Amino acid sequence: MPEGHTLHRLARGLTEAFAGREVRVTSPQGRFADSAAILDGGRVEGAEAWGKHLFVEFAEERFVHVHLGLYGQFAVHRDLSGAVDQVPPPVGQVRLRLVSRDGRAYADLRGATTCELVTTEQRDAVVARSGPDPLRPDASWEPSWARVRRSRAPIGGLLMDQTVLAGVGNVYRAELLFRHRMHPLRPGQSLRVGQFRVLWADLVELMAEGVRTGRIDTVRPEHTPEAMGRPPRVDDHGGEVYVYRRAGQPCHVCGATVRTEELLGRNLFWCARCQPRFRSRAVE
DNA sequence: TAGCTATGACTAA
DNA sequence: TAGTCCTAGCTAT
Repeated sequence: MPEGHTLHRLARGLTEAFAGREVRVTSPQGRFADSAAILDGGRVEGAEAWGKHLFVEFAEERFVHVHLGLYGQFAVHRDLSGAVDQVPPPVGQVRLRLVSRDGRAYADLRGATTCELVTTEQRDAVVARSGPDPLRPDASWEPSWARVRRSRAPIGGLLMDQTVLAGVGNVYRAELLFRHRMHPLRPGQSLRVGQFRVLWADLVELMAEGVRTGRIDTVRPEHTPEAMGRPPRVDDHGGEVYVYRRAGQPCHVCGATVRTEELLGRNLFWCARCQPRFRSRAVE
């Protein structure tokens, strides 16, 4: 399930599998059929991610813009022998299928909230609407900070606002705030610049690790299951976390109960003891 | 078979 | 803020 690290990892995988190759483009489900017909037989130049948006570039400045939404997936299969029978028939609702002409790779897109053929201008417009992406090497923390410092909105909401900062989802939000002992409802404008820079730097490191491993692991070495002698986390995304989806369970660090509350339709998770509610500086 | 849930984001009011 | 859309897997009936 997709936060920014998933999309960057995917962009890399698609580039390795298809860049410079001619591909068969189809839409077994039919909902991308017209665009697929336009792209079919064309050459893939590469793929790149900006936040949670993915762009697969074809020759002649044509892009497939993909947003996976809550449960989309883009499965890339590569290093195949090239035998035709290694590419199985599509299963389920496959919106987009790419098969390299040489038969060495294929990829199936399912469940995406967006899959559309766009021009360079349209691609640029999506990027322009997005905040800086911590996973892009040229990203700067300053535009994000300019938004956060002016806002009375809670930092928990600002971190997920893709126009403030691109690529953070619910897991990284919850975990980043825990790691910095920050209450999710703390107003953006109450942060100091130094605090935000530390948050940003940590996010860059955590998400880069996510790209490397394909999972979200946020616990520090001293809090791993091995270090603490506790059972490892068992659930659908595999990583070791402090608070995400652990409501009602004891905090790994202090033992207090992990809390949850809805903010803007999404679940917050935090430890009330490790992340005390912020009070204005006058009474701090 | 129906209902619910989920790491997201859009639109209308 | 509520409603809607995208899909698959799990649980309840």
